[in-house]
Amino acid sequence: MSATTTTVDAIADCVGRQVAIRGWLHRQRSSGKIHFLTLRDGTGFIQAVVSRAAVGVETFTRADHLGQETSLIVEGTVRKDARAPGGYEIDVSALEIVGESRDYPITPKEHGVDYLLDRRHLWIRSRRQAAILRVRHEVINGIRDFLNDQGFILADTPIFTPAACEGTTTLFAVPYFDHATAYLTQSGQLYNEANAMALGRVYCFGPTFRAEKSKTRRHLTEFWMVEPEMAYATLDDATDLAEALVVSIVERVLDRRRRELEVLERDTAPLERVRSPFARIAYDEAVEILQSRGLPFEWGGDFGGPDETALAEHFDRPVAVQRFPAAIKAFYMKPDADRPELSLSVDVLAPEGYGEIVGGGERLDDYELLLDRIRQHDLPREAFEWYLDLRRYGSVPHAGFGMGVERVVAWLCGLEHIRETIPYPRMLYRLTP
RNA sequence: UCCUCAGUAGCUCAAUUGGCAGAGCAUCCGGCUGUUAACCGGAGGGUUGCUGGUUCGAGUCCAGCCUGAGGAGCCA
Repeated sequence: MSATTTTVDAIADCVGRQVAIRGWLHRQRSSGKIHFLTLRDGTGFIQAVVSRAAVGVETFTRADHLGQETSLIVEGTVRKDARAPGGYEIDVSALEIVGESRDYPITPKEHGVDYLLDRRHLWIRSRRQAAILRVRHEVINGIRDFLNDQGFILADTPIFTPAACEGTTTLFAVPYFDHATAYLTQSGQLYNEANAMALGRVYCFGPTFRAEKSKTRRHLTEFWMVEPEMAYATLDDATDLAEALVVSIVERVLDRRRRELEVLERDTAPLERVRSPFARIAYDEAVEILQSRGLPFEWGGDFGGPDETALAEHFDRPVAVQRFPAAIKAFYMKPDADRPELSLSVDVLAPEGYGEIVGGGERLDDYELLLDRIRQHDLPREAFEWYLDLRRYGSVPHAGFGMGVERVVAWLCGLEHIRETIPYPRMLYRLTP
């Protein structure tokens, strides 16, 4: 066998050579004495041309009855051809069927959402879904590389957490042997602060869980979040970092995943505009903008989906909103020294209606103030003794944020719904496959 | 939990005022040497989400339920 096994993404370097491609049959068109097989191998798609004259009657007949998603190995010569989708094709000399496929349920025609989600394990084979998952991969690696290059240490925080820190309504409870109840983490925030005191600049990156009965295009019950935290850092330091991180991810995806964005028919013009500096506005200004646009928004409230969209429309790139009312933010947010009713918090809103992608700020570093807050929020002090230790033993100003991976991917890909950004979405009424 | 919409062939949908259950794709058979979701001819394929009601007659009207979608609330 003179054929060299290769992959579709390397096909341009194989012109004129005999190669073998191992993949699956994506689509087939036949025309009498010639078959066009579109193969996919995980790295891309390529057209294989099977002519009766070249392969003989026996192989040719076999190639006429292949079901969609049949796994097969084709051997043949690579040729550049403008008529082929992708620009290259393989003149097949031999064909081996590895695994048959009959009545593949996802046909080239349209399907409904429920039908596709029930077959998510197959749906991810489609060109569009595979493109989204490649962008997701790029986003995740972009985040890791950026933070690692900036001197951040990955320090994982637990997924099983002990007490219900802020009420149990939005936490998933799981039996922990026969002596306790554990809750699936909603955020690594508190542990991150301890890690930052140990290592300076840290991040955690993993799945988080929210038992909110949200049924919208922006919510999953299980999603991935990256949370950097920095010792000796302020609100503006956290905002700077969030801005640089977002810019870096967008640049990287535009640089390395342009082909996927084309498959997704994503207009990249709005992404090209994502450069520093982002607009930074105060919550007070955001309220004015919303009211000037005629939205019934009152000072003190948190932004809903339509509010975030309206705000983002005001800017040509992501916008950072700072200093939200303390009452609508977490107990551990540090108050503004000049206006204690405000917190040193920041949200970054993505353009085009994709909403909040980053939320964070400066943390409360004073022991007495933190203790007050814990009492005000009716939280069990015992559960927070370890957290209070961080203020007993060398407390420093520190800040950080969380960024939701799926919302970023949905934005970059221009998706209607966040459910396509993760291989197996978990939603209010979706636990399978 | 609430509001709105939907459920008919494997899939996506149509079915006039309550009057014979239909099409495209998929599948199977046949044809075609440059197709791009190929095309052309033929065949098979139905508990109209479930339960009950009104009616000579219900996919269609009524009641309840189930499932899903979009949104609201909720969302460190």
